Amino acid sequence: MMQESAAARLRVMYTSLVETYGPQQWWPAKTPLEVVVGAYLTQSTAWTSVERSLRNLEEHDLLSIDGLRRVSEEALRTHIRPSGYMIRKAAAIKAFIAFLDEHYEGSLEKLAAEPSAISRPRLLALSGVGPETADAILLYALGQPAMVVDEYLRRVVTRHGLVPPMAKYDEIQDFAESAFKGDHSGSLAQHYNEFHAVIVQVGKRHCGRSAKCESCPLAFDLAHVHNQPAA
DNA sequence: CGCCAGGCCGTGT
DNA sequence: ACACGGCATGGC
Repeated sequence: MMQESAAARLRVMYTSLVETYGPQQWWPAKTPLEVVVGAYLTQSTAWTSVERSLRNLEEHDLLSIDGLRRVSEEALRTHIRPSGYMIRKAAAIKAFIAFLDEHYEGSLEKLAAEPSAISRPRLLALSGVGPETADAILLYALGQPAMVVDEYLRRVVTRHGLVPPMAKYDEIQDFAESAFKGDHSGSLAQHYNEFHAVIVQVGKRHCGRSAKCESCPLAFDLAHVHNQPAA
């Protein structure tokens, strides 16, 4: 009996999740800049808390490049307070605006025009930007095909035995991207966009620290794990 | 009340 | 190259 490849199984899970949850139209933001700010704020933080921070900035007309340029770092802290880590996050957001001003004339479009092979390392060099934040910005704010690997995706692919238990970010990213190789239906960025969106949806409901796999729409795939012959 | 959230960084091994 | 604790606040 030919074993279905791990990449093919992930592709089936993706199709199944899209049928379950439908098009998500991610990222939940009105503008690319709002995506960037949200990407910083949601680091290890519940999205409901991020929404309050974004609301605060919006109410003070600060949710724009010029708004963030003009606000003091101290004031920025108080506005993003609900999202936690306010000292670090305020400094990081300020650093991003300075980065944009220094290298891209304060324009996200100019940043987006640069190949991700150049922009990704530059983003990673910024304080407060790790691989997930960089890829979220690349994909959801700049429209580039970067697979976002969050904690939920890590749990899904390790618990289903698709990657080694201790797989690192780049390894999971390469694997997840491989599930879309040779796919000519729509753009890669669109698939990555929808993929991460449905992974977060299923993750929020079924992939806590302690797995709650009952009623998870991906439970069908666990048979692959349980049916493995004893080593 | 205790656990946890759509990570990242500095430090010690 | 890793593992580990700290970072801050609010939801459930």
